[in-house]
Amino acid sequence: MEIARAPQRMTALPSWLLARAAATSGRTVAEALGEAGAHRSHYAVLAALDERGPLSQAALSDSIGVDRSDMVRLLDTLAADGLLVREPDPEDRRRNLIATTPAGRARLRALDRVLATAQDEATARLTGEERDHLVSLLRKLLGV
Amino acid sequence: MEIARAPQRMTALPSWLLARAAATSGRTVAEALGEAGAHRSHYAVLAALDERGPLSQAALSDSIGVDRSDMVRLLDTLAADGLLVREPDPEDRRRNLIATTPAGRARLRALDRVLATAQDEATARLTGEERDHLVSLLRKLLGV
DNA sequence: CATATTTCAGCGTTACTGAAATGT
DNA sequence: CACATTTCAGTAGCGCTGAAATAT
Repeated sequence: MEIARAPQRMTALPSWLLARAAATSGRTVAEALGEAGAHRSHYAVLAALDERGPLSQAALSDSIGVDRSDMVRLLDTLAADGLLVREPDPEDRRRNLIATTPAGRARLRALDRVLATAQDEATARLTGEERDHLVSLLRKLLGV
Repeated sequence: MEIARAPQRMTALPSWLLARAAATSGRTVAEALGEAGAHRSHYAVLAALDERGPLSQAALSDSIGVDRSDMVRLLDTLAADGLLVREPDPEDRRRNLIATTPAGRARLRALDRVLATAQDEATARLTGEERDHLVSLLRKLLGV
């Protein structure tokens, strides 16, 4: 994945630069989370539940961009670790309501710190101002 | 892959924004190239050979970030389409020297146009200035 | 009946690992 | 002999499809 002397045509393409930047920063993040025994999707689930309260699996999927069919096993492992609970929704018994546990919220705070460090590492070549500018440009690009 | 109401924590993470921006712009590019019967790695190979002249497979791999073991099949398909030729290097018979054909160079120019349009589409939410700024920030982030 | 949700089984692609065969 | 290059076989992870089971 190390690239030496990439073609100039490609280093001018936003899509190419985005792909490479995503790959390297993603690696940094995945490694940091891996050392903490976690995974990006774990963090996403815990963050969504913390910010929005209990959600159905479908709402969770839409919120963090994990396919509904993959959400099943993801929640299995988080529930097995005691980080969340899965209960039938009394208002609509097709649904499960997913809610974090105290352990899940503590885990989220710990992963917040892991991620903050990883972001610093991933953007080490930029100044703070540049990083902020990059973030705002990306948010505009994505419409979020 | 459509994301509704992503957690605020995540929309502030450079790594998350980069991953999503890379995914969506990558989709746009892959679709445009697909309609032209091509693939990102095809373009990368043709561009590297055009800019640097004939290269060994190992040098090509290092240049564009495609694994050496995957380069074999990639070059097979491009050679089958007559876009490049693979010849033993007389100076080191372990190596193949890969060189573009006239058809390969014509193909590259056509794909240049396809990609230019796709980049415009992928960055449609940004002004020209913003796009240039994004590119320069990403180049600095990557050190390219 | 049509629709929504959860779940499962499986696919296609990408990036990678490991090792064999050939040559320096 | 140690090393480099090409090639092949196989793996892991991700995002996705399609369909079954259950409930509205």
